[in-house]
Amino acid sequence: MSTKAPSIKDIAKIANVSITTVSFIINGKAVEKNISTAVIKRVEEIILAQGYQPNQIARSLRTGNSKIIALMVEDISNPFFAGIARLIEEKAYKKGYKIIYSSTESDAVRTNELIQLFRSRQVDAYIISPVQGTEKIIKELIDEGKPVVLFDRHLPTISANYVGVDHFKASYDAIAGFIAMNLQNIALVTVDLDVEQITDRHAGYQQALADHHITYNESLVLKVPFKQPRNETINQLVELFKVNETIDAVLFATNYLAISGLSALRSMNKLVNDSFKVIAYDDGDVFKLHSPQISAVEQPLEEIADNIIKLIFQQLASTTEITPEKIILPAKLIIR
Amino acid sequence: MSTKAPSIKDIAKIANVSITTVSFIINGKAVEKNISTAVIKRVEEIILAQGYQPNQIARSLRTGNSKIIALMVEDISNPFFAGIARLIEEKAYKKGYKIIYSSTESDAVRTNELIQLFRSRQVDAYIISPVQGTEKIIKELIDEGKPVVLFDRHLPTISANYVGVDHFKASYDAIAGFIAMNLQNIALVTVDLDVEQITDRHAGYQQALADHHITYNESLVLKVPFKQPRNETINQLVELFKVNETIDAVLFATNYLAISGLSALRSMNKLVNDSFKVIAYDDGDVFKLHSPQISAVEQPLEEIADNIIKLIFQQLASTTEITPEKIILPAKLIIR
DNA sequence: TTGGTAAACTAAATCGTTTTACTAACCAAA
DNA sequence: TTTGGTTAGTAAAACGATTTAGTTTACCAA
Repeated sequence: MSTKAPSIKDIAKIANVSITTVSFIINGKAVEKNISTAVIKRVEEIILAQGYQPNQIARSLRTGNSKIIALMVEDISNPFFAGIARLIEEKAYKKGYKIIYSSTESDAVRTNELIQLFRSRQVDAYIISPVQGTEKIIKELIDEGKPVVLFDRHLPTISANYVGVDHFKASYDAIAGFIAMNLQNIALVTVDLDVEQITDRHAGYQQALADHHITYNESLVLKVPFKQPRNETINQLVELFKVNETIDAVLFATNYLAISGLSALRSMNKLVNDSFKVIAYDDGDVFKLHSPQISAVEQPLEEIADNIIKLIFQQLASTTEITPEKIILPAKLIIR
Repeated sequence: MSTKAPSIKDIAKIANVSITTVSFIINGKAVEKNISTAVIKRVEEIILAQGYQPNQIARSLRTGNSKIIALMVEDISNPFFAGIARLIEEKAYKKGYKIIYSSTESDAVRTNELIQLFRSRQVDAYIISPVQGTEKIIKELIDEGKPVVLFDRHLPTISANYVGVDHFKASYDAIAGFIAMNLQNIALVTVDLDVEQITDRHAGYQQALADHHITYNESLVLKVPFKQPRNETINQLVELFKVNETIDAVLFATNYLAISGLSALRSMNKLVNDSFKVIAYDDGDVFKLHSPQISAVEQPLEEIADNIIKLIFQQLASTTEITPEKIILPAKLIIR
């Protein structure tokens, strides 16, 4: 049983100075506060020798901040979010911040609970891919002066920093691409969530059809229930492709739907080729290594992460309120 | 600018009782401490009305625990770890614990730093996929009485709870499977990390060859540098396959190596078929949807997560020291 | 009447920091 | 001999909880 970690008090006692003095030294205020170099040196040596680390909890209690940033996404095991998480973690770490993350499952109640929890932990800043029904509490965070950056999804009624991707355009371009290849019976497989980045993809699909004088056909749009197990989704997709034999192109609105889609096609022995094209949302190894390779809409992970971090630290640094920025990045259509 | 969150003091004042009383009520000790039901009811109502949430930081400072569990893995964006993270998060959340995670990048210095940091945050428990060079600090954690569960990787010199997979056997079986199919020139693509779960895979490969009287051929074993960019790995693999034309089977020791491998094969127009078989470590959509489908060693994610959480809460609950358990789970060889 | 006990509550110490508002010593200038 | 300005430090309050060790009142039995 090792001895407990030393506290600032222990250091002060050993150095025969006051706690205050030690605190000034730890926080680099020694010179400004007229502590003699001799004392500084002595204390620093003792700190090193004792392996003293200031207790962050006590610090947080006193200062009101925690050096923790919360990251809230739908599902951390989704490669898109896991990738973002990794990049953000990396950048935050360099500035002395830790990330505490949570999967919201796109559930407003759960998200509310989580934010309450983070709040009671004095979390310094929030990076959120939000769901509808969380507007109130997010507004409260902003009012409290906490830095908040929304990403991926956007809450129209909230004026907050936002980093997103132009899904309408990405989806529009994908469909326009299909049409240019002379494909006419284009299906959209999407999810039944009422969140902006999903509805935008739908809207882009519709607009592209309209602009090219193709009638919108409701039966070619499949809205998969969000929490449905994968097997059932695959069955639904098989059904869709069987019933609508004329389908010659499909846009999948999320990466996991595309994966279900490819599974469905495989089970039907239906090939992806020039008379049956597929575009997936969010690129990934699955699509690159598929035979034939699958075209995809690629979101710029690194840029998204960069901008999020930039906005967070911008807010963390400034005391005055800053007018929220909305950064919309272009997605990249990768035709394979 | 909303008013600040109410503190226990505010609640006490409004209810016209002492802080102590409020504290007892919050912590469910009211009955035990003989607080009258009338007071309990009144205080609870005020708490609700004020939206009071106890400050976790203050709580942590006083009680010495934080309701936070640290999860340290090599890279959170690796699907294996992201999957584990998700499952653990879910289970921990149900018990009122949050997860704070970090990617160690298999770097001992960084891991040490991170543990120091977590320690100063009074993190309650640690789930670690460790690297060599972290034995000392992990031992310290254990001595301090902090629950620690190692997983994925194991530190032979440390007696700690461990949840792992029998990589030796998985690898052995994979190779034995190849041999049973009459494949003889079997390559191993692995990573140059000196961690147990990687060296075990190598050992399993060697043993299987030996048991079947196939001479171990050094030139068929490629050890890819850990932090090497993917492109270079692909080049190395192309080289390997070109130089050793007789190779008729490959075991990839990690999921990302398998992905590089498939990319390499694709770039060479070399097909996976009966005279060139591939097995990947860690199953994933990429392998399921590849044409032809790729065989894989599947680690039982859910079981791993279950056992980790079980061990953590077992330790969190008991005050007395418990003798560490080592749980080795079997991997599943999925032949496709 | 006394004393013991149970019921209902509370004052104050404590956790480990940061920070504000001092003090004490010294020296130079008026 | 004051006055005032540095220099080098420190005492104590505060952050918001938990918890120990009480206190007070009421009630009841002997």
